[in-house]
Amino acid sequence: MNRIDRLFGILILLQSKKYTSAERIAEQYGISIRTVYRDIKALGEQGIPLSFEPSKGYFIVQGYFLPPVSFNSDEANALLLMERFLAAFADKSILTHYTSALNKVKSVLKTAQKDKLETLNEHIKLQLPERLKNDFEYLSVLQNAISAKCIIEIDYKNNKAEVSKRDVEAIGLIFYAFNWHLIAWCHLRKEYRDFKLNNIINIRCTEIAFRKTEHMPVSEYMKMLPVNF
Amino acid sequence: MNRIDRLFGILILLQSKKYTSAERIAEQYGISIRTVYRDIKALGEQGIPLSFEPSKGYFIVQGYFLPPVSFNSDEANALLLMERFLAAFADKSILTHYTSALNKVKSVLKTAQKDKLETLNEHIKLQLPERLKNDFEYLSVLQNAISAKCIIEIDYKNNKAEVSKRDVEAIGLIFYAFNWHLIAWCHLRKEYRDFKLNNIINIRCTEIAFRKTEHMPVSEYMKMLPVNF
DNA sequence: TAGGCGCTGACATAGGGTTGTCATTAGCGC
DNA sequence: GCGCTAATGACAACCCTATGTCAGCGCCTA
Repeated sequence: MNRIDRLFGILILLQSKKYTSAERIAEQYGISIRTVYRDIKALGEQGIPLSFEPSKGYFIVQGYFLPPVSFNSDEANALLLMERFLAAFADKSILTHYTSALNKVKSVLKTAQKDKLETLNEHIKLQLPERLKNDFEYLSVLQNAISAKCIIEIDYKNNKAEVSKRDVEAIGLIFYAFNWHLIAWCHLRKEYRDFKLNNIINIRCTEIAFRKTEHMPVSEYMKMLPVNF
Repeated sequence: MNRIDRLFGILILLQSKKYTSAERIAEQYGISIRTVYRDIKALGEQGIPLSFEPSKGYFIVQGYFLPPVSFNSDEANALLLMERFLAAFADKSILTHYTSALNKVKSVLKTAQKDKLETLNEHIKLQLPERLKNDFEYLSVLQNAISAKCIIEIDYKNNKAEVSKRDVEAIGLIFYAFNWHLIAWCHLRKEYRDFKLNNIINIRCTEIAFRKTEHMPVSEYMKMLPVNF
């Protein structure tokens, strides 16, 4: 990769997160730490107000340096490609939002790029197993509930097709065994439960905050799953 | 003077004035007009929204991705979610470009949104079969070759691990049986062939246009595939 | 139809830019 | 002092990039 591409990339990376560690940059661009230092220095010399916080990383001190930037063809291509997998691995709600984002992207591309994009689209095909179709549409709501830490009420159908109502505190979403699962603290059972999204019949998202103050990280729960799915 | 210094310099110049003519830039940095054009192009390729007004000069187009027009949380969430599937269903090249696109999106989000996004990221996990790891990195190149209709040379390894060189005209990419396949007209065999991307050892992309004028659409080829993969 | 303008393509060549490695320093907490 | 992390110096090798020149193209206007 070009040095210039990298410098602009790092600049955007710095703007996109609060802190960015030198190692992260090195990994992302496949370069040595030494080169990261050089790049950081170069950016500093261009007048970009960079600073460093021990054990956190680099950050941009104030204001935007770069104007909001548009996407290049490669990036647009990548976004387009992944839209194809959406139907299989996400749900309608995500599809809606993804498509709307992608439309914004397309709308700012030049005509020539748009044409390329459409051609490309016709030349890429997918054939995915039928069983992967997810026709629920809760992913988006759940994403919001998780980041807002709000209690949600769900109607859940168990193996025996019995439906029960639960108030739960969502701590994460895990995709395993080719299905989405909601991991949440169940008020009824007073323990963490694993709800398969396919079996959720309905969701209501309250505005009420979590009652339980401390929750384990989802990564902990992950460890309890059987491996090799 | 360094090219990097100059590019950032031009960027600041453009940000500081309404219009800047190519000649002014050429004079200021003591370079030829030709080089100015190249620099302008380079900035454009970084996604900086440049435009030109006859008899006035270049300027930065405001408002493309300014926050009001920008992405909302739901859209950002959706983009984030799909990044997770990349490693499994695309390859390194696509991952790179997707990540860089996502960074651009993140960089225009407000701090509060950025925080939410990072929290969310920690609460979503994936467990996918090992066999889905794609460690080739040709998808991007192939996308470009397909839309540019350029002949490519590939080193391909067949079932018996014999390596052969082929000149091919790529007509499409198909993902089936959980693998990427390049569909291309093979100059050697004079017919359409199906190259599994995992078995491609190397790719060189020439600048030479297709020799065969008419190609069948990929969708035709699709029909010949066994169903229900 | 000619001419000007903005821009792109092609090319060759010099010249320096870029990068990793290894060693070293500075600062900090214990 | 010691270990740790962040950062800087020195260096060599190598690649390849940056650049000017010249020709050509599309577009507009007169």
